[in-house]
Amino acid sequence: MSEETVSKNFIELEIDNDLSEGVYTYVCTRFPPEPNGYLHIGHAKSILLNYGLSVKYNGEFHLRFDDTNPTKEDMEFVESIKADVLWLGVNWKEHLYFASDYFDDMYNCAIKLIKKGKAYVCDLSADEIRQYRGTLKEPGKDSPYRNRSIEENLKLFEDMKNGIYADGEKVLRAKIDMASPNINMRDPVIYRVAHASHHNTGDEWCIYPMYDFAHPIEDAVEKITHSICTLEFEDHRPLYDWVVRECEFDPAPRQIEFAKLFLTNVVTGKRYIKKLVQDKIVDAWDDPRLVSIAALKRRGFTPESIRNFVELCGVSKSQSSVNYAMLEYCIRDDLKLKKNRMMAVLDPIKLIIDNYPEGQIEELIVPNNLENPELGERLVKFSRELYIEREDFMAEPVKKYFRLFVGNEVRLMHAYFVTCTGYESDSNGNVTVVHAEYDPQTKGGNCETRKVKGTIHWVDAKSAIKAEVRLYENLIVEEKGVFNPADGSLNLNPNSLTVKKNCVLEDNFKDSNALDSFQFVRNGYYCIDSRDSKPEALVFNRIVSLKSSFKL
RNA sequence: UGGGCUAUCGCCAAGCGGUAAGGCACAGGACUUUGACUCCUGCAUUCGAUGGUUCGAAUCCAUCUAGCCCAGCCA
Repeated sequence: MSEETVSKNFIELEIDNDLSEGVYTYVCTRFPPEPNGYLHIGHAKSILLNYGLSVKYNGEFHLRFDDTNPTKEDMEFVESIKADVLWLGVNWKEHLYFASDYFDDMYNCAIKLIKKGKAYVCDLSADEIRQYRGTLKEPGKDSPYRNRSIEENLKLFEDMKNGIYADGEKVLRAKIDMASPNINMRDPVIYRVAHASHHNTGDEWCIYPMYDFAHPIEDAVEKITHSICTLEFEDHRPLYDWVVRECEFDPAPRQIEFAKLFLTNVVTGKRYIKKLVQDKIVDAWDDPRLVSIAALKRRGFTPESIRNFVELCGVSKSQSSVNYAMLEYCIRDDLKLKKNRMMAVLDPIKLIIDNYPEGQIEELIVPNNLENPELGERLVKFSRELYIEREDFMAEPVKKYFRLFVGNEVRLMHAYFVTCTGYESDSNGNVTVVHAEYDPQTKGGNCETRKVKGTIHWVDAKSAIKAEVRLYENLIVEEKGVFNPADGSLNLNPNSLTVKKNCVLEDNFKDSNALDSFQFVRNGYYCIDSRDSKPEALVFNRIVSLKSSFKL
């Protein structure tokens, strides 16, 4: 039996090592979003990585909302995040937690630190603290309040908790080392006063723990073994370890960092997306031009395609930007055998088959997906007048063009061979109608005696459904970034959205579901918009365009 | 001489001292009821640079260079 040797990523190697050395006897991971926005493709990597690890090592996975800052968080986001995580196929079972549920634990840890002489209440203002902190190259200096007695600190901290002080008047700081080359270790603030109502704990607290203090405690309380986060927290790891050690947690969770997922030509990053939504550059968090999970879902991406994409990207510590083409490949790959390939015409022009009996309507049996017979067949109406794609006819054909032009025979997909006999045009020279004659012997598009080079799609004119199709290009063209650093202006692609309103579809779309996509070559994959579709005129989003080796 | 991290094909990414996996993209060709898909074929004598150790180095050592992150009472 040949074993498939999929190489392990560096995190898996670390976990293997921890397990074999007996540091841990089990594996428990977590995804800890702050509920202050919608999840995007970058979060998908973190979610899938953490969850995947728990599955591979037969361990557990927790979904935990890191809600330690009441001024930035909202329940709306909690629900959207849960929905998106679920959609990705991640099951947290009973392990749904809120950091705010541990406020008592955190408070007790703070007391413990004070009693050990490892934390003190500081009266310096935010500004003063910054000045005392020093700079990247110069050490900081001790706060004048650094050596208060344990008793005084205990009293002061209790007063902070009891609401004696206003926001910003006092903070609790860890007593570490103001001269540390790592700025995070220069007596970091671990508790601040904030008279704000919390979405979970209401007005119970007026002091809230800072991330650096709260996060290790959250992990430790939940007995997380491997706390996996992104690279920018690398400098925080000594502080993370300090908190775990000084609060005397056992077993101690271990933080491991990996590189964030960046995609070329799109906007990643919660705060950028937030700005685009706030400035009304896009309609909402699920605008299909975005790469939020909600947007990808609305546009027709499948959870499988996202999972596969993340898998393909890999995990490492080098900052990188994945080519957008890789994402497109993943959705194409996932859809091509799974979805029906129904017909639609984006830029219709009429085709009249002059030798087809007037008034006759045939119902042709056509396969839903030629490459996957399991998808079955459907009936498609065919009659004398059809719509075809404007680009599938040329009055004066260029070299190597093998679709319709006068005298040329092509196949109407799954229907008949037709030969072009002529065309009509208006006073401006625009082609309005194309004429053709069909060969009744070629029904179903089969013919044993001759071949055609071109096959084109079509829609029966009388029964056609009208539709609006939105074509999306990437929101940004330049890889440099969303914002122009020179003047702060947005660096956006003006052609990121094109709406085509006069498209026609075969009538089978009446019975389609929101996430049914269709495909036709030379155009791409499309999906019914799960949000905006209305029965009278369906709205489609293009998921991804296909490449074409023939350019007019 | 602040600290931390990273560097392998256009883009991701394996590799862990024994002579450069794979995927995306790209380019040819075959096939084809959509110029798609599928299938073949090609695509790093070289691993940021320079020295050194070694029979042997992308892998070890030294120096240098480039990029990313850190001075929130955000996470």
